Amino acid sequence: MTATLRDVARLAGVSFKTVSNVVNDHPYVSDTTRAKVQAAIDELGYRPNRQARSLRSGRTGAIGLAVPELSLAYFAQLADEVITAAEKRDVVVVIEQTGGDRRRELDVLSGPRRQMTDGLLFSPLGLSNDDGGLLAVDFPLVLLGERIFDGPVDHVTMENVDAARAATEHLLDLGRRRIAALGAHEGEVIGSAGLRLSGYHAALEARGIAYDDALVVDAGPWHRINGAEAMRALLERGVEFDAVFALNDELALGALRVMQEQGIRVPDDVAIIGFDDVDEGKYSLPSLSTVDPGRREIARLAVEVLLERIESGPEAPRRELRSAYRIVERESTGVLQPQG
Amino acid sequence: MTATLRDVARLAGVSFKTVSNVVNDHPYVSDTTRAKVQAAIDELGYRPNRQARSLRSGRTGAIGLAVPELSLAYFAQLADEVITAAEKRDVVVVIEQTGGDRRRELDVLSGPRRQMTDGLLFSPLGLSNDDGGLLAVDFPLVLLGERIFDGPVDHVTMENVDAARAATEHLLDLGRRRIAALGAHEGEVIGSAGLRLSGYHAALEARGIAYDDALVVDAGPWHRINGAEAMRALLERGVEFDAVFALNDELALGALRVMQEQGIRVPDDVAIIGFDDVDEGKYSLPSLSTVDPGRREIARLAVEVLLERIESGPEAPRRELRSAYRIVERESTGVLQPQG
DNA sequence: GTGCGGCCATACAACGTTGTAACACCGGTG
DNA sequence: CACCGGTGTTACAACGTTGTATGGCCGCAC
Repeated sequence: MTATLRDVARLAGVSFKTVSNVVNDHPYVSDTTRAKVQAAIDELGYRPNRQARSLRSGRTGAIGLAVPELSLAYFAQLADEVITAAEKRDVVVVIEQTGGDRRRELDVLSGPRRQMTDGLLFSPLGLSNDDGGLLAVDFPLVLLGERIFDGPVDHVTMENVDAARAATEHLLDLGRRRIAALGAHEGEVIGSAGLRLSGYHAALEARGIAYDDALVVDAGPWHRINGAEAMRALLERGVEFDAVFALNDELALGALRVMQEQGIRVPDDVAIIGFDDVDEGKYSLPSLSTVDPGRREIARLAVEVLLERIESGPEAPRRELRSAYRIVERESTGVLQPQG
Repeated sequence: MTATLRDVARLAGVSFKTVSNVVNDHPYVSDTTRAKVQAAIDELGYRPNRQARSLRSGRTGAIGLAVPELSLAYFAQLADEVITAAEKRDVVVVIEQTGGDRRRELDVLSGPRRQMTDGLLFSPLGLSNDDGGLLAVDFPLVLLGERIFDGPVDHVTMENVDAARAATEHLLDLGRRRIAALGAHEGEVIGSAGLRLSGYHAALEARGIAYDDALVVDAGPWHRINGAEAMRALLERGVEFDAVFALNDELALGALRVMQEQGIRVPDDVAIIGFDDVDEGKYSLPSLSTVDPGRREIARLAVEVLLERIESGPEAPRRELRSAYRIVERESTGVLQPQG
């Protein structure tokens, strides 16, 4: 069907290895043979067979990306940017979804799919700090978005604590004092929820504001619907609050919706800020203030670090990179004004 | 490093081909040898090497999915469901983004990446009807979402025309008569825009309502921002309208936002319906009525059809499948009421 | 006792590629 | 003129797997 080295060789009247040498730009091929072979290649439309190359080289030219689910806007946009960054490096991306489930996340680490890729970008959600040891795998692995202390692997992560602190301070700067936090995960310390909450605590503490347990609301997965439910729960408790820090934008948008149903004016009665800077936040009414965690930079760095790890092997020193964050002020914590 | 057939064979004291026979459940292997070999496999943790298998079999165990971009919620959710469906069939998905650009869409069809996959699910946006011939490729290809007449390939598509007609009729049933259409693509006939617009026309015609060119607004890519711009353009024209059919949900959400900025009450002054049933529509205020085009079914069918095509070769008859659609009534065309 | 057919196991080749070693050829040097 | 080093090309093996052909062994029938 498709042409092979041998076919080209036959047509050019040389050995098939010479064709291979031409294709791989080996030295010591005379200009005349090179031209002859090139002509044959063009005539037959020869393209090297990837599986054969893989078998020989042990490289697949693919990397894996394991995320909770693409339906979450943050991960869809992350995947978008990872794919774009990988394409520039001539690498394809195989996406796996874990649903944020610990078991499925562990499966991803040992599953048969690892053979299809040269390495994995992994954004875990269900793993706890105790699982750190399980990350000592024998293939190139870069962790995204989570920070598991002293883990044995490369990390590219956002400044969860500092950024959350800045978000909370932004609300404090507006004069708000009763700031609810939406989306806690009971008992979690080192996941995104735990880290962002600790930034929230730090901000309150620094300003000498008492921490009120009643203002912190647990939520399951960070979907919009859970943001809505968390807000309903908060309202039912009857606690006073004048601001909301939602641990991500989806939660914020769900909460926003419920507040509006209840006639709460945003930002007049309650200001709200999210986290992630997903596109929807620009278009909600009011538009949503948020933290831009540097998603594009994360994607770019992650691909970079993974490819370097693949290149350099397990002995190279472990790397931990953080992207720069930025508070994005929009209407939900500011003045209502027309926006794109 | 990792064990091969030969390693297992050495340990079990048989030829490596016998190990292969055990792994592949070949007949004519005695129970005793089978047990012996199995023990060796377990001891060494042997896993067949995928690239070697691919080289031998010509199959990669991967399929491609080419979409405009994952940042568009519809495609993210489609990708989610394609990956899930593929996983059940033990196939991985390699995602490529075309940006909806004709050139890049053509590249996808001939690019080197085709070698990495056994077939392609392709959701084109920039191709025109004239490009139909270019779809006569020599690898398994299933088209998604678009309908190119008499194309040479399998299709899994939604009922664009009928569903758009039903959406328009839904607005007509509410007594609306001046229905704007947002998101047209000038001159397009067979793309989603063209098809949905023709459903819009059909509905008007059936009810004997005059078609007014001023009510149809062009837009570029179906992003929220373009929906916002289209609505602004419509308002600037100063034409009267009491309803909006946005050709997809993102456009609708962008338009909704602008209407609210302008103090237009939805649905009281203007009712609006979108298309695609993306998650955000459930949580906007008001929540967005839309058409559920049967995305999950499309994903499932598409994977099914593609795998069958891969299995049965190019001679098998061409298939064209349509998913069932459903009008989803929410607040933007109905009564305001609390929703999840 | 020879021949035959069913069962089991093995040897060999092939998939298409690349690394290594070997082999010709050439001009220049001793 | 034999030798040598550099250049260009080739042969061979290997990556790990599976299909095909082959070859033993056994028991049964003639």
